[in-house]
Amino acid sequence: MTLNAENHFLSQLKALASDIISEADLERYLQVSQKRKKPLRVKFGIDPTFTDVHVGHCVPIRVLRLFQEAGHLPVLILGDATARLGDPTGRNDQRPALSAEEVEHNATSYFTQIGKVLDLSEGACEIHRNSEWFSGMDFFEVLRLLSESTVARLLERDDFQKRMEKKLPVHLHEMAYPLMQGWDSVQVRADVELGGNDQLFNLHMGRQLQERHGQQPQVCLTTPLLLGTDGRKMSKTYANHIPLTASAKDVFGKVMSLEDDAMESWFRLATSVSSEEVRALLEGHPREAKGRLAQEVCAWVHDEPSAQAAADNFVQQFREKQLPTDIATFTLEAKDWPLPTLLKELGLCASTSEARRMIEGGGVRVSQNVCTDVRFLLTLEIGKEVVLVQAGKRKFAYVQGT
RNA sequence: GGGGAGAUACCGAAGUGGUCAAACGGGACGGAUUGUAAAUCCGUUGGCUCAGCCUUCAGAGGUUCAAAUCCUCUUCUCCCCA
Repeated sequence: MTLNAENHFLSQLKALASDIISEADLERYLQVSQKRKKPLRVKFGIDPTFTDVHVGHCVPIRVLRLFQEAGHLPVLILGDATARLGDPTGRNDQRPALSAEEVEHNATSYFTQIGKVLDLSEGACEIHRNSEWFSGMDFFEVLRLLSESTVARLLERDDFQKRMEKKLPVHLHEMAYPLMQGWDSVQVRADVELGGNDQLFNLHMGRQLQERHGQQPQVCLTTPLLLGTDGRKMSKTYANHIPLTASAKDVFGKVMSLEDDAMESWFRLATSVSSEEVRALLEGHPREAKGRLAQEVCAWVHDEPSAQAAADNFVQQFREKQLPTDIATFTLEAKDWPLPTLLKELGLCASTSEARRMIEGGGVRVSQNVCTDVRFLLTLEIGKEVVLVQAGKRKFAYVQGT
């Protein structure tokens, strides 16, 4: 890498980072790596506790890709050992411990999703499960690991402190969590570890453990958390996340529902649009700016053509109030259907009660006409034309009798 | 081991015998409006064969005409003392 390219790489990293511990180390490691023609080992860990990887997780993954493109080696840690403990992070409900099968299932789904953003092929990256080293540990080895830190040190963790203040439970095994994560770093001899900025404490632990075990301490690089559709941090528990599995249309729509104020950080963290261009966009019409943002994110999660299609579709459906082009057709028994039952049957509403409320609120249309009669009967006959049923602005279905 | 406090709907949080399917806030959904599934305003927010009925306030019993509310036991959490 030339000096210029290296500077460019560094500034790209810095643009995405919220903390780099420490920049000096990072620069030094990069130089050494180049001199010895030895790629840096860049660690990123995820626990397969649920199936959806969302756009928020992807900020560190984007950084990881930057490293990969610069010739370094991503080292992915799948926290299958940690996941099976059932870590009740930050909440007082006990997440049920996952079975080996569930972990396996989630892991597969994770890699398919991450594969969209990162090159996971042989040689391009390294993948480990932390059960590789944790499942063989006996109790005394566990104790030895626990002895590597102190209660006071662990209690410094922001998340623990907040929960203590709020008088929420902090379980003992959670205290072991940072140590386990740190131990991963020792095992894979990480040069750099990435994570969201809520991970800083855990990343520090890796540094500490590595030094205690005679390794050079990893650089900790954290990224800001992407905000969800409601302005809080993106998290599945807030249901404000954009899953990577969401359809192009959905990704587009969800980005469009971000608050205007969130656009700047989204552009920076989730797209590669240059800062000059972002500035220009933000000075222009917010709708256009957000449309561009949505298209960028969409193209990144899916691809260019589907992003374009989603954009066109959005304009047609919401600005020009046209019908979407991909309305599914359902075939139901030919008879008189009470409207609420029909809406539930078509999956447009979760329950007949919800359907009733929506009907009363004027959110339901049959053949383009608003229907506020809860007792409306829709007659389906064999061979008759399909009927368009709409619930809210986003849910449509065609029905016909059989 | 001793003492005290607590567990409420998606989340947070009121409610301490009937007027409670349960205030309020957030989220979500719907409507109006628009610049977009932004913002703002209004409405809805357990289920059903829906003017009625059924199941909910950690779990199991009990008292009562009537319990989220009172009693007993169980489970879990927090705080103080040891």
